[in-house]
Parts: sequence; structure tokens; C-alpha cells
Amino acid sequence: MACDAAVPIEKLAEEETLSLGERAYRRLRSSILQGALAAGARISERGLASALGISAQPVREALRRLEKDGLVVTLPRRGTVVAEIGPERLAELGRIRAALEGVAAALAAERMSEDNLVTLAQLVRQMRAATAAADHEALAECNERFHALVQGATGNLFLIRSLEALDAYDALGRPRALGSTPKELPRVLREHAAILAALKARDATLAEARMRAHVLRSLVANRVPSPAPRR
Amino acid sequence: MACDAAVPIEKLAEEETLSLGERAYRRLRSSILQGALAAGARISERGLASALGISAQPVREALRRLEKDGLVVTLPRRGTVVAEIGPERLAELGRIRAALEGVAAALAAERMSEDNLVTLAQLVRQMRAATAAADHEALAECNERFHALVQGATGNLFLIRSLEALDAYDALGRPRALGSTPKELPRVLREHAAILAALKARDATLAEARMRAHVLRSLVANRVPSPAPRR
DNA sequence: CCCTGCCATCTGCTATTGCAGTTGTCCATG
DNA sequence: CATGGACAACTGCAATAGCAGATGGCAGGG
Repeated sequence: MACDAAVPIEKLAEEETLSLGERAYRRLRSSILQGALAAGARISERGLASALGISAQPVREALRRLEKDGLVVTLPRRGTVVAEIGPERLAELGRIRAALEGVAAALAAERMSEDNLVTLAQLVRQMRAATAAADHEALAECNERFHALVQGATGNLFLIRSLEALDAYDALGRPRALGSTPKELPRVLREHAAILAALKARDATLAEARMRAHVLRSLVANRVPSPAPRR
Repeated sequence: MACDAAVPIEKLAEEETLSLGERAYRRLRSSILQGALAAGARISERGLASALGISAQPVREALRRLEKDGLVVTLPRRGTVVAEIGPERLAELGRIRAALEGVAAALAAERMSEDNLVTLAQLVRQMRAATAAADHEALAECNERFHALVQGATGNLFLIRSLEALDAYDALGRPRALGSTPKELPRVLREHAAILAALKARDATLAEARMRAHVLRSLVANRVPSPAPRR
């Protein structure tokens, strides 16, 4: 079966063979998340289609998926607009995220592979170095990989998808203002280490509690100055 | 603006003016949930379209939405099949549900209206009567309304949608086997009363803990005999 | 008899076309 | 000048037609 082919087609095919609807979805999603499409902006199926150089069908499909994500709302026969999300809703979603990440940690504690635990330990070491060097960028990436690994270890698609959707909300509600905290770096490192310890010990309850508290603390640390308590 | 119309169009229009895609989605979803479309069954866009007497487009749209729900998986260029869900996944989803319902209870404790609390109290009274009469049917309905009210009181769309999706999974994984527990009726009543008390006291932490424990207990009570621990 | 290659058929996917409801504008009218 | 109604330009929605890729059976060569 074509053993002569020495070039690994599979790699580059990842981005090229995706359906147009899929590509439109990802592109639109990132546009919204990065703020290129501000909240409340009106979107037209046809207009967007011609802008992307494709038909209206895939665009419509992408919009439907974004609607399921809650990033967009469609008014029948009137138009589609980018969803808006207030600070109070964002706080609620943060609490939901904390709960879900907690469950993810609990599941991971029960069934995470030893290999994954080793990888997590490596990540924590990298975080320690990044913290010492005050490298916010590296720390943020390690943090992301840490959480992604824990979530992925659960193997639970529903959980992963829900957290991805929450990520989207999070990025949507916090427009461009995620400058990592200045002196909170040691706390982040310490908490991840503690979570890792609980995972290694296969203590689901402890892992859940620590993960949940960690996420909650990170949320209050990262939040914008204040919604200026109106009324 | 057409003030002469004395007939409330809005009511019956609910089912008639829905888009074909929306109707196809609901119909397919209920078919899957009720077991008419068994897990693993193959679905064809064209076939289903002709069966429903509509075009393939709305059907495709419905399938995409179901895919987002996790009720269906699509293999590119090969076909679409109804998702299968094993008992272990079901248990995981139960824990996720418990966590989410816990957060819902916490949010509800903080912002639930007094009217809603009164309604909940009425529901608990009805549950007491149903328990005394051993009316499983009525108890189940009260239970559903209780939880729906708590969830709705949060006003959080993401939370509500996630729990709806979990309901779907639940119904999918537990095919026709939800005969309420025989002698667990008093426990259900007691726990709901306790949750209501915490909500009345506006104690978010307590409400969350009680709701979560309640859901977890209901899950282990309702679960099938045993997945027969293999290995 | 078994394996290999081809081809009819089915699949999801995309483009094109047109329909029906909504909105905003412009002109005629009071 | 203000107001009401009709027309034009949108919008999302649906149907039709045809594309490329995947599958299963069938025939031909080993």
C-alpha cells in the first residue's frame, strides 16, 4: 500500500483537509475571542462568506456551532450578532469552571497514567524555573499545559468540551487584560505542586479540593480591578 | 400594528413556525433519547431527509447540533452514527452533574427570589404527600420541577444548557430502567427539604454541599445493578 | 482457492439558486 | 412640517445539483 511514499502526508494534512465549515468555525471563533469581532457586532452569512471566499453554507454551519457555544446569538430573519457577556456572568462561569476542573482533577487522580504524572512533574519543574526567572510567558504556557493534561487524562469528552466552552467565555469576557499577576507567581507554583502531590497520591478528594481552590483563587487574582459596584 | 387579531398566535406558533432544522433537531434528539434510534445506529443525511420529507440541509444542521451535544458522532466522508456510552462514562457524568447542580444550588441560594422559594416549599409539601401515598410518578415530577426551578433561578444559560446535555446523556445511558427506588422515597423527601432550608437561609456553601450529596446519592441509588467489575 | 485491482454506490460536503420575512428609506399625503 | 405607506435592500432559511472521498462486491490473475 504505497510504501514508496517517504513524505509524512498526515502532518500537513491536518490543516488542509479540514472541511470549510470547520475552518470557518475555528477562524470565526478565534476572531471573536481575540476581540477582532467585538461583542454586539452584526454578522451576515453572505457577507462573511464572500469575505472568506467560500459559500454561505459552511459559514452558516459555523455560526450554528458558535451559537451552541454561546458566543453568538441568532435572531431569526434578522441577523446574527456576537454575544455580550457581563462581569457578573463571568464570575458565575468562573465558579462553574472551578467546579468542573475540580471534578476533572478527581477523575484524573483515579485514572491518570504514570507517564502523565511524570509529564506533570516536568511541567512543575519548568514552572519553578519560570517563576524564578519571572517569565510570565513561560509560566502561562506551563499552566495551560498542566490543566490541559489533567483534563485530557479524564478522557471525558463532555468535561473537556465544557471546559473549552468556558475558556471561550473567559477569553470573551476578559478582553485583552490578562497580564499575569505580578507577585502571585509563587502561589501559582505552590498550588500546582500541591495538586500534583494529590494526584500522585491518587487522592481524588484532595486533588479536587485543591484544584477547585486553585482555580477560584486564580480567578479572583486575575479579575479586572472592579465592575464598580453600581447602585 | 394588527391590533384586531384577537387570537393568541404566539402559542400555537411555537410548533409551526419553527425552522425545519430546529424541528428535525428536536425530533431526532427525542428519538435517540427514547431509544428509537439505538446506539451505534447509522444515520444518513439523505435517507433521514427523505424520511422526514424535507431537504438534506436542515437534517445536516440538526446532526451538527446533535454532534455538539455528544449524542452523535460523524466520521468524515463515512457516515454518522448514534453515540454509545458505557456505564463507566455514565458514572463520570453523574459526578459532573452533581458538581454542576451543586454550583446551581449555591448560585440559587444567593439570588433566588422569595417567590421561587415559596414555590419550592409548595413542591416539597407535594413531595411529602406523594411520599406518604407512595406515588412514584408524582414524586418524580416534583423532583424534576424542583431541580429545574433551582437551575432556572441561577439564570445562567451555560449552566442550564450543560445540565440539559447531561440529562440527555443520562437518558441515553439508562435505557428504560428508571423505576424509582422502592424504599428510598423518604430519603429523597428529606434531602430536598434540607436543600430548601439551606436555600431559605441563603447559605450558598451549605446548599451546594447538600445538593451535591443529594445528586450523588440519587445516582448510586438509581444505577443499574452493577457493571460487573471486570478484570 | 486466495489475493489484488477496479467500479458501482453510498457517504458527507459545498456551491448555486431562490424564497420569505424584516428593516430602513423615500416619497406622497394630511 | 409631520406622518403613513410602499418599495428596495438586506437578512436567515431551504431546496437542488453536483463534488470528492470511502466502502463493498465482483471479476480477473496469481
